[in-house]
Amino acid sequence: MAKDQGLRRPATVQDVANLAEVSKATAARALGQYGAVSARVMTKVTAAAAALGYLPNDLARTMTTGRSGTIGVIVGDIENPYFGLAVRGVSDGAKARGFNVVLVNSGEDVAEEKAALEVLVRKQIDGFIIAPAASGDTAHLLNIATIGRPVVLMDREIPALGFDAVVLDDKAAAKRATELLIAAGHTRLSYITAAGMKQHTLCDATGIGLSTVANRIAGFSEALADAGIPDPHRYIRFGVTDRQGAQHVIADLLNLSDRPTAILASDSLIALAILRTTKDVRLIIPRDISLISFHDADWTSATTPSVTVVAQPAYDLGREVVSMLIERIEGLAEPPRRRELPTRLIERESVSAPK
Amino acid sequence: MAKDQGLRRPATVQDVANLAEVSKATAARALGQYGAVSARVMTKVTAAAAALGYLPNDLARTMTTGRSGTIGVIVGDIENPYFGLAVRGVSDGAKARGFNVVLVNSGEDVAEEKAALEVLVRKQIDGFIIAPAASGDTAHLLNIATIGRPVVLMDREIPALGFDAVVLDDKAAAKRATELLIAAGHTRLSYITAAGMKQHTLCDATGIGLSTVANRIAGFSEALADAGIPDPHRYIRFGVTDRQGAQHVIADLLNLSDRPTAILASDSLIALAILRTTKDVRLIIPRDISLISFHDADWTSATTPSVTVVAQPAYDLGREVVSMLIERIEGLAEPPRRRELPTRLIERESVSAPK
DNA sequence: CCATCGATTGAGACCGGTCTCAACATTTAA
DNA sequence: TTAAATGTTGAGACCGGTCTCAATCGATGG
Repeated sequence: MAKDQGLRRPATVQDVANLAEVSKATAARALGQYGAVSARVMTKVTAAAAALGYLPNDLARTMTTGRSGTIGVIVGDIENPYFGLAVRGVSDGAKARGFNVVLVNSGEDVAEEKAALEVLVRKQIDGFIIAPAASGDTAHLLNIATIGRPVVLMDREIPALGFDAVVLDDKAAAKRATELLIAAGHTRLSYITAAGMKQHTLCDATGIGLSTVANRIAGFSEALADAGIPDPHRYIRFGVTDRQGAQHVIADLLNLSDRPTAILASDSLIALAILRTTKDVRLIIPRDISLISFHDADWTSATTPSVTVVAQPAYDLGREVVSMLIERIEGLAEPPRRRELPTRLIERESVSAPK
Repeated sequence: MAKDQGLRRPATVQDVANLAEVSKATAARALGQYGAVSARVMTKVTAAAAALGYLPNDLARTMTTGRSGTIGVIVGDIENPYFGLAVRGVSDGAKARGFNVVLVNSGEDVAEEKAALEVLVRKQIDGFIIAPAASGDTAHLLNIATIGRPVVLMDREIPALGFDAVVLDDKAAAKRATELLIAAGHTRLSYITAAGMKQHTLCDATGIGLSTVANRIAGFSEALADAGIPDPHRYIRFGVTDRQGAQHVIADLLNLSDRPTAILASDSLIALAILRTTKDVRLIIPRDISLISFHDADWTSATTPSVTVVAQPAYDLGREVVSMLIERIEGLAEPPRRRELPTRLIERESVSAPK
């Protein structure tokens, strides 16, 4: 056998066919396990393929079959552990059913989301899983549907679009957490969220860009209203996205003369910023301020104090989403489905009565 | 205009050509910005493309050009914040140069790594960025090279393969950190790492699967040797991968009658497990035990005590790796290059003198 | 012994782009 | 005014698979 370790053109079906002394069509049938092939030919072709180190070209296959076996996932921020976990759920579920995953970060930006979507469409992706950056500007999402590729929304829903969606029980979760704080005796409660809005404070509740945020604020407000606490929106803060901004907004909040005595954080990144800032201004949790965070990030149980959290089944969310998407890809034609997953409040050490 | 919002076959170059009343070849030239096209035709074709909502089929393009504009990244665990950040560096760098990224998790398993590699090859990826799961079983990595697609190793190197690699100064980092602990007065020092080996303790230093681990242990041991501390391998622990195992190994270590008084953790996940376990067994950091962790994870500065860390330029690592890979993709033919990025010790509150 | 049927096989079109090459148009130079 | 050069365009092959369809093979049955 000649030494041919050098760079050689990858083997094609034709090469295998030649070596096995059959036609290209027959070799393709044997390699692609479709059509009928005699046992003798099968072994010959298999041997030839092995000898040449043949690997099929998935692009060529997709070209004719129209199916890429790949699903696209667009998330705002994979570094957010919540989405990180959800994405792993998606990956695992996809892998189990023979699909691959392409992941794109949108940076919570609609323009980038649109660009990402376009890239994926051009790559002939079979279907999409999207945690949309905003529920306002959605023309690009509708376009996808027109092309005939299924979309399932993850974590955030936009009912008007008529897509399948898997979400969490955000309103109930927020209400439950808020009630826990109220039960501890708090009356000055704050909710801090990363998600959109130009300004940081709430003027009117309309035009909230994300279903999750809207729902949580609804639950938060409802709990306050039930307890007869006035002006529920007073300590709500928006758009706390980057680390800089977070420190700022939180510091401002904590410097108020009648500062809140309890904070509900919309994700673990915000909770972290709160931890850092309270440390800076020498406030102690939970003595000076109580904290509950959305998402049971791994560090929340290891800190002192450990933090009380709304545990979200992020991994299951991912599994569920991908399984719904694959059903659609395989032809399911039902009206849009909506699934809501329950969260669970885990009480730890970061909540106590106000001073 | 007729209502045709329904599912319609996506427009092709041929469709655009028909509408613009030019040949397919001309339309393709206009759309793909290659060859020469008159201004008049250009506008006609552009208009037709817009009218039809034409989006090119990247697979077809790759089919003939042989370039997919996509690079594949294979990492052991994206949920490890260190790799998460590195991957973001890769993504950003790739996007800036017009490349897309496909990310695959290997779960630090060689078989999965091999499978992932195969999938990517079949998708005609232009090049690979790999943090190899082991430096022993590497036949599959060599195969890739034979196919003629460039590979750059990230974080972990395997010189024998002759690939480009970007790594950190692990040995120096470990030595520096260890010296800090020794300077504080510690003589019973432990190093705990997630990476491979069946057993948890070290018999002989040969056969350590990962360059990072080997280098760090070398630095760690050298510092101990320089200080005249005997039996440097005594408190070294391996294979602390899952959360369960971590708690176990660490608890065992802390229950030793002559337990170590200082621990160097190989990543932030391990540091977290240490935090959790010390909390469980009611040891206080740094009073009872000092801690230094590799990777400046975001939470390490927010905890009480904040933790002293070896800050790794993970994002820059990703940027550097992707830029080297793209150079190769674009034809650079030089002998394998190796780049080493410096780390930085950030002193915080988790180190003090032993009791 | 020949017709019939199902199982295999090969030839060639096709997917949607790119690219080569020849034909034609328009200038420019002589 | 004509030859040469440059600019544009169209026809058709090609990438590496899949798939349709007709041809061939062997076996079965009358």
